[in-house]
Amino acid sequence: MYVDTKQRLDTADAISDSGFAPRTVGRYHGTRAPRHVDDTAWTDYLAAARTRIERFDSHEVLFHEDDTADHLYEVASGSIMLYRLLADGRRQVVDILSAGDLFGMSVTGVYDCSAETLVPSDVRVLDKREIERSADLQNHVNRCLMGRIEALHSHAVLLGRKSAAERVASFLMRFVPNRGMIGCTGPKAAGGDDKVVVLRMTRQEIADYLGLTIETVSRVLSDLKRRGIISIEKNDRIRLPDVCRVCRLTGIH
Amino acid sequence: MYVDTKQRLDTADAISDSGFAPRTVGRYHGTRAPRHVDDTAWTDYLAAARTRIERFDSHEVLFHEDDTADHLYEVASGSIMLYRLLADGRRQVVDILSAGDLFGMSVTGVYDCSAETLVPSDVRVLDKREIERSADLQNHVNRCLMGRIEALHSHAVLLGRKSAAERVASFLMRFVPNRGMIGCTGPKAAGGDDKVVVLRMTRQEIADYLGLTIETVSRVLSDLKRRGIISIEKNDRIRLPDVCRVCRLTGIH
DNA sequence: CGTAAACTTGACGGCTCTCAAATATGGTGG
DNA sequence: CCACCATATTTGAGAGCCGTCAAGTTTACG
Repeated sequence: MYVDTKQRLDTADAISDSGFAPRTVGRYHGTRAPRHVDDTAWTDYLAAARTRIERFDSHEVLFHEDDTADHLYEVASGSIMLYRLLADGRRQVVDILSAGDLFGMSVTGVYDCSAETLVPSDVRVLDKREIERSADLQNHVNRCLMGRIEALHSHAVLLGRKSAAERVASFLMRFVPNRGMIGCTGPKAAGGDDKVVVLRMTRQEIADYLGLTIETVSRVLSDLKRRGIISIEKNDRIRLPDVCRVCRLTGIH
Repeated sequence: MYVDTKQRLDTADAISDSGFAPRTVGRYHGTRAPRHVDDTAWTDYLAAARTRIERFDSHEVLFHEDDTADHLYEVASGSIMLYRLLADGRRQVVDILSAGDLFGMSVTGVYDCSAETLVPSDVRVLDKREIERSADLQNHVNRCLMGRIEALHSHAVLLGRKSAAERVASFLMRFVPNRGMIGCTGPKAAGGDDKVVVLRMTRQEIADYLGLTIETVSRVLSDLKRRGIISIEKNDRIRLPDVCRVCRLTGIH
């Protein structure tokens, strides 16, 4: 029988190499080296609290799994991935956050996953005790948490029940607002139904998010290209000439 | 090639049959038929709000995906599963809740998944507007939501990166408190390290939770039995003669 | 222009799914 | 209490999707 399956690295080496993150060694440009930016431009809900904004480069780690959780974060711009690692190096990206999303909440006092920027990002940082002071802020946090839960439910369906092709199609649809979900506007009556999506993620990150390997992600994309469903303008710029067609491949309908 | 993969039902029939829930037809003893029980015995946090407790039988549906979300629920006793369905009948159980857990929160105003009892359960029901009234209650809701998010993160790792054997082992460890997670007490010094777990779920429900098929779940359990790692006393009563041994199969260590 | 990293492609194997049948379990009525 | 039936579970055989390993090829960047 085979002992530990899926997406593991050539264990001992890579682990001792960087301490984590299989096959991604070298993309970690040092951790926690933000430049202080400013204290203005607060959002509505966070206006009452004392906050600061920190700017991070691409692929910087904000915190690691098991670090003590003393801060709460809000994505001001850019995008952040949350991931967990198994002891043998398998990685699962559990969530991808964009502007307005909160993260860093913890019941245990310790972060349950690591947070890393996918692109240069501005992140608002506040002390976690701040939220207890304002009812409005608590309410806002609440709504954000519910939103994350719904996203995680969708992701569980994707990981548990969708084929590789369906996962990739669902992933592409993430970048098309108001399509493929409730309240889908459908293809615009006049004109075509095409859309260019910019992934801003490596194949490894996509694979780790979708519970696949980079080879499978690559093969599915090549297949979609061959069938004329997408065209790859740049590695992370993908044109969907017919959004509806992609949507029908997600497994949702 | 096979068209739509994984865990689908013999489509047209079963769908038109009950409207949902593949292979589970007949376990739905009618929906929304709770008996009113009492209004006392409130928990600390919900004491301030006007609530009622409803009692449900095993496998009753509390609400369906897409129902308008006007209530908030708390499990008082028993256990509830939340699941989503794909159009072709594939089901994914996204969460399993027990006493103290909240559910039914929604940002969209519509439930994002269905809720069904696994065993006879008491459920506290409150109007969702109630939570906005009390800061303490909001804080409590917050903590519950964070707990769900951490559980969903774990589940994403399981669904995305674990083998069938690891999933089943992880599932069994759910029923052993304070083991296999942070703060694991380890095997008690004196005496053995055995434990009897009562699943109170069908193989289909376990499979739909773990992102597997019923047959795979069964095969893994048979294999664990053959290797002496578990013994099956009844279909849903499983003895773990060596908890640590099961824990080492979860893929976490 | 040269090197390293990222990505693609191919060959192959295996874990898990599908389909099918046998066995066990649980509830019901005689 | 026991035969009988429907349902749940187990087991078997075979297939296929996707992972692994190992090249190529392209891209990125100094």
